[in-house]
Amino acid sequence: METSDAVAALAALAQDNRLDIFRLLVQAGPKGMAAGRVAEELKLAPNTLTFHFDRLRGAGLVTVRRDGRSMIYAARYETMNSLLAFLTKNCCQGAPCAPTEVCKPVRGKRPKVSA
Amino acid sequence: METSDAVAALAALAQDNRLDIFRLLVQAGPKGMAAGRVAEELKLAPNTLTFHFDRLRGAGLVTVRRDGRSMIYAARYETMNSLLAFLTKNCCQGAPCAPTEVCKPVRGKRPKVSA
DNA sequence: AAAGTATTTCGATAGTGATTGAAATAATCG
DNA sequence: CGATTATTTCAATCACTATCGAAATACTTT
Repeated sequence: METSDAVAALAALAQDNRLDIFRLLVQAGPKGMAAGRVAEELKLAPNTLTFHFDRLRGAGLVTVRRDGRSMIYAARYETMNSLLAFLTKNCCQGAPCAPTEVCKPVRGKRPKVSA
Repeated sequence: METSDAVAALAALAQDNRLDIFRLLVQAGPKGMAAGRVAEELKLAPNTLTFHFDRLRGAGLVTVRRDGRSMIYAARYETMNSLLAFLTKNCCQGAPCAPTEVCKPVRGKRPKVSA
């Protein structure tokens, strides 16, 4: 990941509503969520929501697909992980700095661990 | 970490110069770096740099201390790690999603592990 | 104390960003 | 097709952000 991509991703996440949206999608998992349901959940105007989805999508943080009349948005975990990796690159040159567990699959749930 | 803190941290990092500054400090380690040296390294006007340092400091991402005429800025790894943890909370409900190693101390360097 | 170095403060400006209301497009249903 | 539902597009507005130049503050050296 390049600096400009990282800035784009960070900027996309650096906004109350968008951070909420993204986290909602992250928790919704790969199946994603209809735009309307996100709007309902977060009480956002549909046009405002589109605006934010566009930004998230522009940063590569979400994907969309159409399902009937609904647009289904889903988080792109890959971009998320690239961002985290970028931020901590060359971190803490031997300094005391607690390691953190990132994006660890839920234990005991045994999902389809492809890839 | 709360949503508002996360947004603040993300916003602080969501800017080319600031991201560069922060990463420079992250790589500089706990000793930090004089403002002037950062300015030199990144070719930024001193007042512009102060503006960005203020934002990073406001988000809790850096600390300052004076040393003679110089101001020494240093990254706060703790905030960084809290942010990463926040972003990946409840991530990937059993979905395939690669775990990432974050902020891992350099192996074999055995630094002074004070506090 | 005066001169020099390091950084911050202040005021102005140009560019972005988020939100809103109204209208348009897309898909489904009767 | 006409009506309904789901979402997007467009235009306008207000707020905020980054950068710049000039001046101020803080500390050091002589």
